[in-house]
Amino acid sequence: MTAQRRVVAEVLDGDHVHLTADEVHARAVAKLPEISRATVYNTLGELVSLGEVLEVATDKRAKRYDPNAHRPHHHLVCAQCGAIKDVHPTGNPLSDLPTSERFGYTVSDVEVTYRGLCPDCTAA
Amino acid sequence: MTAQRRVVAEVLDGDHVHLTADEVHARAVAKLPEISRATVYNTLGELVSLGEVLEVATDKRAKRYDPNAHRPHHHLVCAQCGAIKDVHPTGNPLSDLPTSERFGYTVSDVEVTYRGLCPDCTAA
DNA sequence: AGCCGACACTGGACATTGTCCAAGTCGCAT
DNA sequence: ATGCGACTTGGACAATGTCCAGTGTCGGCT
Ligand SMILES: [Mn+2]
Ligand SMILES: [Mn+2]
Ligand SMILES: [Zn+2]
Ligand SMILES: [Zn+2]
Repeated sequence: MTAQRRVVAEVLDGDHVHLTADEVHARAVAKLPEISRATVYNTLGELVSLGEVLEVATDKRAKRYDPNAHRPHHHLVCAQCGAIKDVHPTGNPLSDLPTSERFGYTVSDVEVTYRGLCPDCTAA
Repeated sequence: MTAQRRVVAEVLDGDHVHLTADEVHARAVAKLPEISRATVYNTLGELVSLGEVLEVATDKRAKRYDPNAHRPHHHLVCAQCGAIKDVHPTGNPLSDLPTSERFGYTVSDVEVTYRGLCPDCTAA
């Protein structure tokens, strides 16, 4: 556990946290000015390999890093400002995919992304 | 309708087609050798604006372009080789998201991505 | 304490994907 | 044929991510 890794872990602490690598780097630099981009990428990659952090692709730009890896969940994304919330829908979408729609695949996982407008963007 | 746009439209014809912009460009060049990347991007952008083609983000690399824009559907992706199928699950995942899990958002859309192994990758 | 080796970190080069722009080209109406 | 406007082109640039060689750090050994 180096100072750099500790800072990355600190930046990723909290609920509904879904930062891009560059956002992690910017916040890490605020705490440890000379931390490099490469170290942030390396540390994020290690955390993902360890299963401590998830990569999520809620937008078509950068990957986002999600420290909420221990409880399965899905995402609710504001189409306007990008704000992301963790959500826990009821039911199991896997059971909604009939065998005839599986094309012989062995289906093991499902990601659900809800899109809409957050309260701020709805008001504006 | 120019020769360039016709070629892009031809490349995007078919079922279960989900090509990246570079793949579209490569196939377009095979039919019209001097078509430029910029024109492919421009044409794809116009088709998306017209609602004729969808952008899908099934992987965390490039956007993919999907000519199946007229019937709502979701995607089944092979985690190994990336093969993508269009699927039509039963039920409506929107109804699985209770008000208490909406954080005040106005939810209007949901994307579902199933992941697993295709028949070829299951065998291998 | 001083040395050594393993590992981590750094800065920068490079790759991929996508956007933007100035200039050239093309097709169509006149 | 001419002129105009739209389209296309090639390249510069931006954003994201990967890779590598060199440097730094730290614990363990003598
Ligand atoms: Mn999350
Ligand atoms: Mn599709
Ligand atoms: Zn918003
Ligand atoms: Zn496969």
